[in-house]
Amino acid sequence: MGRPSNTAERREQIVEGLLSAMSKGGYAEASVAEIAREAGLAPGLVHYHFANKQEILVALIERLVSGLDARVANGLERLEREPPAASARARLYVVVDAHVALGPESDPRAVAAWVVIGAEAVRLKEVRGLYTRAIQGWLARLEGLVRAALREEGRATLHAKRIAAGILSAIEGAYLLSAASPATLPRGFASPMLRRMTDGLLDAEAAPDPVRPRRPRPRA
Amino acid sequence: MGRPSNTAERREQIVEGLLSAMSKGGYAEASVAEIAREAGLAPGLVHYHFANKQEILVALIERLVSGLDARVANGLERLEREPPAASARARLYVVVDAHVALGPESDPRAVAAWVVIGAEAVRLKEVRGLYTRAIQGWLARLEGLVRAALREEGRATLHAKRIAAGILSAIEGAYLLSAASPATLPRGFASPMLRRMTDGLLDAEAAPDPVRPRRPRPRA
Amino acid sequence: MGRPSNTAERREQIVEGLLSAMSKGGYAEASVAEIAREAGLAPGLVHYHFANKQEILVALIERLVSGLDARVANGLERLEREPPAASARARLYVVVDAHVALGPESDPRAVAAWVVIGAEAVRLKEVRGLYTRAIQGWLARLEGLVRAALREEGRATLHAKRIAAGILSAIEGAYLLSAASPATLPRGFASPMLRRMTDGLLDAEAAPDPVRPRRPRPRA
Amino acid sequence: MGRPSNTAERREQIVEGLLSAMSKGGYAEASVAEIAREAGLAPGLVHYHFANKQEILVALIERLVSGLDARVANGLERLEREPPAASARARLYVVVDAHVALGPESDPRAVAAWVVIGAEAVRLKEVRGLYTRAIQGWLARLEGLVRAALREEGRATLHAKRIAAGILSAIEGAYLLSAASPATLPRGFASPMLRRMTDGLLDAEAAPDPVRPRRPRPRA
DNA sequence: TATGAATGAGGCTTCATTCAT
DNA sequence: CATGAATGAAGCCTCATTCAT
Repeated sequence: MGRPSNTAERREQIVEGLLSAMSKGGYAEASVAEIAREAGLAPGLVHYHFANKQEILVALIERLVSGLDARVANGLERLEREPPAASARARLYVVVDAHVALGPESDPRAVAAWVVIGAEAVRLKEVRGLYTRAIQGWLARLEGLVRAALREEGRATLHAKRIAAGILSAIEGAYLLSAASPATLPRGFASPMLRRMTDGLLDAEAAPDPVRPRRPRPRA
Repeated sequence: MGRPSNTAERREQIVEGLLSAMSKGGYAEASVAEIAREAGLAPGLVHYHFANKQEILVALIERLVSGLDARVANGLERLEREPPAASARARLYVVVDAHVALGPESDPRAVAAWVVIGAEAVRLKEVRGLYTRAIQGWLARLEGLVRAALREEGRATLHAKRIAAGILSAIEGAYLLSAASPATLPRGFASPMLRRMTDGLLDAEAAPDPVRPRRPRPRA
Repeated sequence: MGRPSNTAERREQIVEGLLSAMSKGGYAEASVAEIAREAGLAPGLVHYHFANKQEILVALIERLVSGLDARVANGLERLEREPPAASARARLYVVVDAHVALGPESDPRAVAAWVVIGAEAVRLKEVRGLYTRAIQGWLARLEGLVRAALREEGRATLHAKRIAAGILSAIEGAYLLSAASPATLPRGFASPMLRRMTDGLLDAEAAPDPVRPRRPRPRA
Repeated sequence: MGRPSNTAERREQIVEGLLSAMSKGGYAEASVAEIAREAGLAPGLVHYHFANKQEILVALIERLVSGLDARVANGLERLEREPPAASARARLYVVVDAHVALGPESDPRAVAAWVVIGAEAVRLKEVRGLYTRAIQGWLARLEGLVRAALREEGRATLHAKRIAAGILSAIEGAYLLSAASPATLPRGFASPMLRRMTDGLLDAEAAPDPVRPRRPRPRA
């Protein structure tokens, strides 16, 4: 008896409210009252569903990260469904594009929020932990794919970690610039730029056989 | 007669105080009292030398930007002093290294502060203006060098702007990751990674003559 | 469900708190903390019900003005209820007395506050606007009655506006003196003095027929 | 030895600075720094010549009062110099006009300042004392002239005090309205209005001989 | 669960006053 | 006398959090 709990829904609303508020005014500026207003709820309700403001931020980070991870998984799955087995490089492209799709190419609120979260990671231990875990997860996945691609193409894998770090830096940097300095970078520049950059980093690794012309790149 | 002004000195102290405070706790957390404490001054004095807190931030941004610009000019000058005329690509390396030297490779306070400033640019109009101006200036300089390098090497210059944007994204992204997720990226990874990335982006442009082997890269 | 609003009540309390505080120490001296103390509320609550201190002042002005207007309306109504139709001069007496009743003859807090408000009108645009509107309203009403009285008595109405301005000046001046220099003027002097003054100003206008003795003044 | 003191001059400058500042923003708003700026002096100098801010206000009040008194003395003196001995009523006119000349008809800064001083008298004991002394002095002088006029004209002097209070109220009220609600009263209305009012109040007193026509009023 | 008032700490800013030069 | 920096108290306002209804 009693009415069915709607906590999950309310939490979702509140997290969404923080996303909106934060993308406009940063975390400190996003007062609980403002979050409630964006969420269309009464102020007092926020602390019924969250113990404190930071918990909402944590939930938002988790939502953004898992949203991205889902998008990546989705992309990879779709790739695998099509007959010719995809090369590692192709899988890498897909992952990078999934990152960018969360980013400059899509929801500006999420991008701005993610940048603000990066700044909050500088000061809040818990946020830094979550942020680092996300970054490290992405880095590991990228590194795995880079390593696989290099191996597939018969190249040295010595710099796989650095290459992955470079790619992730460029992705995060593109977020930052598009949020903090909008209209400065050409719209839609990120995806082709990142592919070019990925190719450059991979192709710079010691090729398998210097005599024969470079092996053609696999389909994207 | 009268008392000699020491405003310049005091302002410098206060800006330094903000830098310290902000690199620890972000801008909102850096209270005026905290800034004064870091600067070793009485709280009231801060507002004698600055009209408000935002003005201190503005002064800090200007200091960081002009510090970097000076470093870049310095590096280029040193390069020009040595006999063999430097190639554009070599000049590009120098500029990128100068950016990184402000960054992950050096003063962590400044890096953290710059990341926080990026987040503040999301919400403060004046900060956004300064941030954008800095980014656009750096972008233009990078683009000029990229274009020069491509031209020198007989390549197409069509993508010069995108290449510059890619390099700058990677630089800013490296700042962000090193500040928000310290110890995640290998120390000292940024400089070689960026060089590799730069080379990859440049070399991917249509080469002058596909028959002959690629022209050797100029000295770094 | 939920909590019933008590804003109206609280606002009233706070306005009352400002009235008390201001009548003692002026507007600048009436700190928000002091207002809250006078109202018996927590300091933070003041800004829950009013956006800022000036808004409380605005509310107080509105209350004083509408209180006076109600008193005037009341007095006129009572006059009209009695059988013999009242002369315009009698109505004028009633209005002037209603002004004085808010003033020197009654609540000293309100008088002091009104004087302080006059001084604040010198510097605060919004206050000046409200003050001016009140003054102009009263002036218009007085002028209308003066004109009616003159016409009823067959006199020239040329100076109606000036006469009204004179009466209002004397009223406001009586407030000022009784608040700023208490115990200097004889208690209760204002009402008879103003009636005498009103009569003097009206009777000085060109009489209908210089031959016959002055027409007797209508009942008060 | 030593340079000649210029204290008097500096004090005058500072008082003038307060007059300017106060007529714009009231007493609380007139910061010492602002006063110094208006006076063209260094902030620190203010407290060399005045122990504290209130002392400047006191000096300003004294200056305004003695300025008015001088103007009154001047007017009376000029009146006495002309052959036909002036009537008391004529002297009364002169005094009232001298008041108004400080007021609405002349320097608006002084009028605004005087109104603000009236409000400060509500809260500052010393100011209230000075204000009251000035008011009482003026009241006494007016009462004396009113009494003389009534006696000269053979009327009852019973209400002399009230009449004087009425006249002074109207004068101060005209100041108040012209400062707090500028452009509401017709420019230059005060002087004729006050004369009319004075006449009305005097003429209303029991005339010497109801049979004979009213004795003509003496020259203005 | 929901509402909206209540609390009190803390932040930015102003400013009278003091003081070194 | 003059200058302008220095000090510290207070004021207004914001806000996370709590709580009565």
